[in-house]
Amino acid sequence: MEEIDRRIVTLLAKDGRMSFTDLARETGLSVSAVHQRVRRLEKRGVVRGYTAVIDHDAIGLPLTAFVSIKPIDPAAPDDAPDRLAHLTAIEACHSVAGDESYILKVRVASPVALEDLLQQIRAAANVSTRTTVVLSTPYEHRAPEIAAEAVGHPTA
Amino acid sequence: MEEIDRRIVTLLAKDGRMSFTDLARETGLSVSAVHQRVRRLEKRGVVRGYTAVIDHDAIGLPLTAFVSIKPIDPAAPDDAPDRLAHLTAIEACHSVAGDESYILKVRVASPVALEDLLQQIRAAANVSTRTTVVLSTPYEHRAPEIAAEAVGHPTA
DNA sequence: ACTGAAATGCAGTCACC
DNA sequence: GGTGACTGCATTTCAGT
Repeated sequence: MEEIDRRIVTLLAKDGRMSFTDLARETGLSVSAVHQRVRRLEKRGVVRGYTAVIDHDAIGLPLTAFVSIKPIDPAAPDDAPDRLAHLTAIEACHSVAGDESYILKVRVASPVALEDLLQQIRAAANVSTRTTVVLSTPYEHRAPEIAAEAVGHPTA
Repeated sequence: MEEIDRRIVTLLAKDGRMSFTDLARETGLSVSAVHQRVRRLEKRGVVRGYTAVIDHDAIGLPLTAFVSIKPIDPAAPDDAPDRLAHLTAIEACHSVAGDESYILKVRVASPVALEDLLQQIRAAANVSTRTTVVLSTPYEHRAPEIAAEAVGHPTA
């Protein structure tokens, strides 16, 4: 029965604006049943929201980079994510295992803007940085393949 | 005037299912004017699509990692993205500057699944891998701050 | 949990400015 | 590019099963 939730999530991952009518046709359920299920998936946090996929070239942020950071003072409390949250060029922040403590994904307008951003990151979080510039992106934001029996087990 | 397109893109990045009626109220335009602009942004490729943001814990893919790959034979033609595209655990593939050639973002169910995936990656693309496991994600998918005068200059 | 129907609101198109 | 009106379809709710 949770097979249907999987289908719904997969379909919404591919097209976040798909109508309930279309979801109903694809799943073989009535419109109101699909409606109910989508709302439940949203409430459970399985579907966390909806977003437009933006072309960063077109909005003036053609340069993507991964910035790995490491604290200058390893004894200091680690609140780097909070200290960096105000920098809107940072799209994502992942705490990672390994030599460095976080990997940031950043989007900027130009090499100079990247230089400036790196200075702000170092100053705001008291970290050293190691930057890997993205040259091109063959693919991104691909929809996940959802395992059977995976949906509907709340993790929160 | 392109200020309005910026607002529309920003609003849709935050809520990809926002109705044209709400977009019209937020921008001060009529519904049909907003409708026209959104369709134009989609056609220009500024808005590339819409997607649901999924909680990977809830769908049974709680383990995220970054996998950097390097060709075993640097002289061979580099078609790694094509050779890896069938692996649905790979969410993104970025060509990068630096010691390695690509950074992959992957989502799997467990450490064992990661081990298996790494073998598949090495076999499919004839590469060595270096893996950085994500421990937690303070934030991700943050909406970009769109620069003035950035929207409406087609890049294609 | 799903269905079907009823009411409200939205999407999409049009003629016009 | 913009508006306002119109049509049809989608969303949302609810009583019933």
